[in-house]
Amino acid sequence: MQKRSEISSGAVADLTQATRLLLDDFLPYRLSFTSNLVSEAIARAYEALFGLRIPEWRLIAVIAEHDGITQQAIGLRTRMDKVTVSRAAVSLTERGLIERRPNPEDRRSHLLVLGPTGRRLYAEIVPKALELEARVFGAFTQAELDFFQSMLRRIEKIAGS
Amino acid sequence: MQKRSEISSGAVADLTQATRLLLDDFLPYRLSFTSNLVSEAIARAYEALFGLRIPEWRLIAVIAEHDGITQQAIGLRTRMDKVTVSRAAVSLTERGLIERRPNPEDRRSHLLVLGPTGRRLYAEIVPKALELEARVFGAFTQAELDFFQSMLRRIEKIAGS
DNA sequence: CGAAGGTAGTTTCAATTGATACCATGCTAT
DNA sequence: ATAGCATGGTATCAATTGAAACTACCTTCG
Repeated sequence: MQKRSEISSGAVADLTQATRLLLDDFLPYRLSFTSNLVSEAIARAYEALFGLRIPEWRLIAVIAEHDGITQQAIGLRTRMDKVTVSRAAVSLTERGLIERRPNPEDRRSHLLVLGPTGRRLYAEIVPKALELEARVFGAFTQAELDFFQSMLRRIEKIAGS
Repeated sequence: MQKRSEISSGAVADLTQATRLLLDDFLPYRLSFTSNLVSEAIARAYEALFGLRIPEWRLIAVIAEHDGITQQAIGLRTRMDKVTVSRAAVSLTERGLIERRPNPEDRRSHLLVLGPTGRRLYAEIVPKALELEARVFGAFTQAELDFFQSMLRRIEKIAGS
C-alpha cells in the first residue's frame, strides 16, 4: 500500500498524490475509526454483562475512584455533558447503585457515593473490564502500551486547547 | 501519579490497587476520550469552513479516491451505517457536489462520482484537512506517527473480529 | 441588606443516530 | 420461466444526544 508523505512537509503540492489515499492514512479519521470499533465492542459487553451503558459505567468508575465527587467534577474529568452525567446519576440512583448525599458546602450540588450494592457491582466489573481490555490490547508489549498511552495524552493536550 | 500494573499480568488480584485509578489508564476509555476530542475539533472546522458534516466529508474523500464507488462499498470501507451513507449521498447530490450514475451491472445501486463542483471543493478541502491534521499531529516525529498508525491498525484487526 | 450576575443540576426540545421494515432488483435452482 | 431467497438502497420510527431555557442556590459588591 502506498504511503502518504510526511504530514508537515509540502506534500500538498502534488494534488495527484494527495488525491489518492487521503482518508485511509488521515490520522483523525483513523483514530475515530479505531476508537469506534473498540467502543462498540466494550459497550456491547457492558450492556450484556451488567445492563450498564457507557456513561453509567463511567460514573461508577469515577465515583469508586473519587468518593463523594460532584456531578460537575465528573463532567470536567470525563468531558461528558452535564446532561449525560445527570441522567446517568438519576438512573444509577434509581437502581440503588449510588447515593446522592447533600453537599454541606453547596446545597445546589450532591456528593455522589457508591452504595453497598454499587460497590459490590464495581468489584465484579473491574476484573471483567481488565479482561476486556486485555482481549484488545493483550497482544502488545508493555513498552508499546506505555508509548501508546503517552501519545494519546500528548494528543489530548494539543487538541484540548 | 500511580501507574496501573500490567494488563495481562495478575494485577486484578489486588482489588485495593485496582479500585484506585482504573478509568484514567483504561485504554478503551483513554482512546475514546482522545478520539472524541480530536473529532470534535475537526467536525467544528469542517462545519465552519465548508458546511460539511463528518459523514459528508468522508463520502467526498472516499469518492474522490475511488471514483464510481457504490454506497454499500463505502459503508464497508468506512464502517458507516448504510442509512448514514444514504443520507449523506442524498444531501451531497442535492447540493450538486456528487452525481449518482446508474450502475450498468446492477440496477439497484448507483455509482457515485464527484461532479465538477465537488471536485473543486475537494481540492480546497485537502490542504485544509492536512493543515488541521498537522495542527494536532505536527508535534510528533514521523517515526512516532508511523508507529501510532500501525498500532491503530493492529488494534482494528483485533477489535474488528 | 439586596440586586446583579454566576453556577449546579434538571427539564425541554430539536437534531442525529441506527434498528427495522420495506421496495425494487438481482441471483439460483428447479 | 419462475419461485424463493438475497442484496442495494430508502423510509420510518424509537432511542440517544446536546443546546438552551429554567430553577435553585451561591457570591460579590454597592
